[in-house]
Amino acid sequence: MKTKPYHHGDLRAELIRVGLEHLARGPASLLSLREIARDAGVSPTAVYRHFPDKQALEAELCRAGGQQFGAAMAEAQSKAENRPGPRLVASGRAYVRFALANPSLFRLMMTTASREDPFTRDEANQSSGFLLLRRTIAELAGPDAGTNEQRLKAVHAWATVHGLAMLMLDGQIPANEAIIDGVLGDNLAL
Amino acid sequence: MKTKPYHHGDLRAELIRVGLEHLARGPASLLSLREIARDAGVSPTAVYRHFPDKQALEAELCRAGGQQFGAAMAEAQSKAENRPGPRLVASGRAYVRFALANPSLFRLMMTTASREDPFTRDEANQSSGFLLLRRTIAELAGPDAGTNEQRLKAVHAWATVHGLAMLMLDGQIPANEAIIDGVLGDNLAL
DNA sequence: TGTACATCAGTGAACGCGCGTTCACTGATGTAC
DNA sequence: TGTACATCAGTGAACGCGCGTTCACTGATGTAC
Repeated sequence: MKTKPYHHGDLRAELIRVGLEHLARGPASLLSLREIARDAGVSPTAVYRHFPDKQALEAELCRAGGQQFGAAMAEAQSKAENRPGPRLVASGRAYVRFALANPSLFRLMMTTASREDPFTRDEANQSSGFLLLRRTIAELAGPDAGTNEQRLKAVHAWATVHGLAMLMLDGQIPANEAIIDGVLGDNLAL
Repeated sequence: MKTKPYHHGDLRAELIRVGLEHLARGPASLLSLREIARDAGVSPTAVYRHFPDKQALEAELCRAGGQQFGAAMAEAQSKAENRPGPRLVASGRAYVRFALANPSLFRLMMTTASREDPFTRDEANQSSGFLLLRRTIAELAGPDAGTNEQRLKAVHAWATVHGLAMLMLDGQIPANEAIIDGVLGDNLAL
């Protein structure tokens, strides 16, 4: 008893799980609604019971990714020495590591974010990882937060970790722990 | 006289021209061999007289992009004050500006590079812009070039400009000249 | 406790689409005699 | 100078593909009486 008609359990959650699994294996450009449905053991049509269209499914994958990202960042920070400098470095390292561990998901999160309503105030959303990074950067500033100079420093730090992540994802530089540590450790302390 | 059968002029060059035009207008993921052929006023099949397949056409677009990129970098450097610091900043600015001016081409160059034979020694190839940046960074080092520390500084600078470019392309931060100048001017001088 | 019924998560067939690529071909060109 | 011919850049029809999405439907569920 308690069995649902054809599918058992929460199909919506299962579709997201399978979707993330696919992103872990291949590029986001090959992410296919039909294939996700197939792997979830369900007809393509069934997806439309849970998401209005493919784009909505992708948005949900980004949301899930954002949560994972935020959790990874938070954990890294909690393990770091409780001073702004080390915390920032720990955040940066977590940022790059997450990107390397989830290449397609990370890319999807990045490119999808720009398609969304830019002034969406749903902070639990896909950008929670970025917000965490920004908050950490803001902490570093102390009283002069909000200064123009401070904002530039924040962007600089973000650009550095993001660039490091992207160059490694694109195979332009080796995805090497020593390089990550070298760049972040020596240079990121503002 | 001198007219070719159906098409007039160098179709190969025309296809590349049209391809770059398409990249200037839309994302690389929507780049279609058929559409390029259509806009070149030629049947899809004709493309195969000049390129073995679509991937080869794309590679050629990247090569063309690499040349434009390199030229932009070189010009920016030639206009800069002839000291390592200002030249590096000028390079970085040109790097970001090229990315902003050619979003899809820049992305294609980045993601395609990793698919190629990594130890290809064709330096006139798609990475000429990167080589120029790296060379400039190397100049900065002077006698201690090749040091581990020097290499890290180079990666750091590259990551910063690249990250800045990507964040702006993805709409994560405003594509703002003031931000570019602020980040590069204050922080990039190693 | 038994029965009629609304709900709604699933089904499978079908749609139109544009893609990259292959095929056998055509017909203008320039060249060798 | 005229003619036979090889070359080869183009043609248009067709291939199989997988995609996202729509459609009318089915049948198990839980609920109201």
